[in-house]
Amino acid sequence: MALLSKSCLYGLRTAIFVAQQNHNAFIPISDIAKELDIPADFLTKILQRLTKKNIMNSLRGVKGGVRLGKSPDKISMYDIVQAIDGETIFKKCFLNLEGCGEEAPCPFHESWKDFRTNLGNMLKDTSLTFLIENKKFTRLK
Amino acid sequence: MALLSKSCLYGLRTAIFVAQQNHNAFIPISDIAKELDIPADFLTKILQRLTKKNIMNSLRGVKGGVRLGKSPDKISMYDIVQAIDGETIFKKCFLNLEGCGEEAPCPFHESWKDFRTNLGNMLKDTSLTFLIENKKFTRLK
DNA sequence: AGAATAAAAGACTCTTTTATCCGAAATTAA
DNA sequence: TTAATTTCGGATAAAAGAGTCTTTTATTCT
Ligand code: SF4
Ligand code: SF4
Repeated sequence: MALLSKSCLYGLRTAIFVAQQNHNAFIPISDIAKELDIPADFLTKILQRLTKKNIMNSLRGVKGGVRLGKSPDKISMYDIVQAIDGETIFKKCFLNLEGCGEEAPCPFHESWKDFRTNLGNMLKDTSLTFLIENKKFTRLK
Repeated sequence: MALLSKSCLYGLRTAIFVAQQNHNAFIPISDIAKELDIPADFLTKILQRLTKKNIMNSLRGVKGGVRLGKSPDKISMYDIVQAIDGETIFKKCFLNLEGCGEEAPCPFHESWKDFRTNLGNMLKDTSLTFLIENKKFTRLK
């Protein structure tokens, strides 16, 4: 078990990679896939979830590909995770129970709530700009 | 995507449930399964991973079933998660990359490391005894 | 207009996780 | 010793996630 799905990791790595390139040009998904060692067709599907949310921007045809949909300091890890894996990580009870809590919380309820909130905030506070500062991602595959 | 696998959640809920019962008696897995609304045969398999680590104790035959393998204050959530889902959650990079970090960490490396450590500590510090204090788990299914 | 390129869309396969089934071994009770 | 019960262990099936392939649509260049 992992916190984030494989799709989500692919999405994050791609976003970081794209943020490191020239912002105006579209980069073919096949190039990214080769560079990051990710199955190209699969990556295409994943990135569609990012383009739908305007995190990325895509263009078909000869000079096509993907690029960031907005400035990298306006894109957080939270945005990407939410777009691909959804929000359940940030919202669900640690036992996946429904309906309990709040009225009659178990002893772990508050700790867990804090933990989720921290996770969410940490990801919200981490923008692509922050991640690529000093070109620190030498090894992205 | 979830932090913990379904198997792991089943295991945790079962451990909490069993901790709430009389500690000396064996409880048939089928009873637990019915009570918590978990597939019985599947639960049997999951609990084997806990008995192997002596978190639970099992007995076949007429008065058989499972019970805690040690006192509930010696069993932490960490123990259970580790037994069922393993330790990768507590150890892996947020991008699942190998080999990087330490020598040339990315800007997120430390934050993530802290986060994982916190998660581990939080689960280590949460014993079954703590969880069942005041019989707060009214709703466990 | 036509050829080439690249993402979108959908069907399909492979793998892992979750769930079911069944015979064997252990334990209890009569 | 026999019958009943309950976990164990292995095989199989169903569901979900990951990955592949093929066709369609949009875009560029000649
Ligand atoms: S009270 Fe406990 S079991 Fe209920 S939602 Fe909160 S954390 Fe989950
Ligand atoms: S440096 Fe960043 S990418 Fe590398 S292991 Fe640490 S968190 Fe992961």
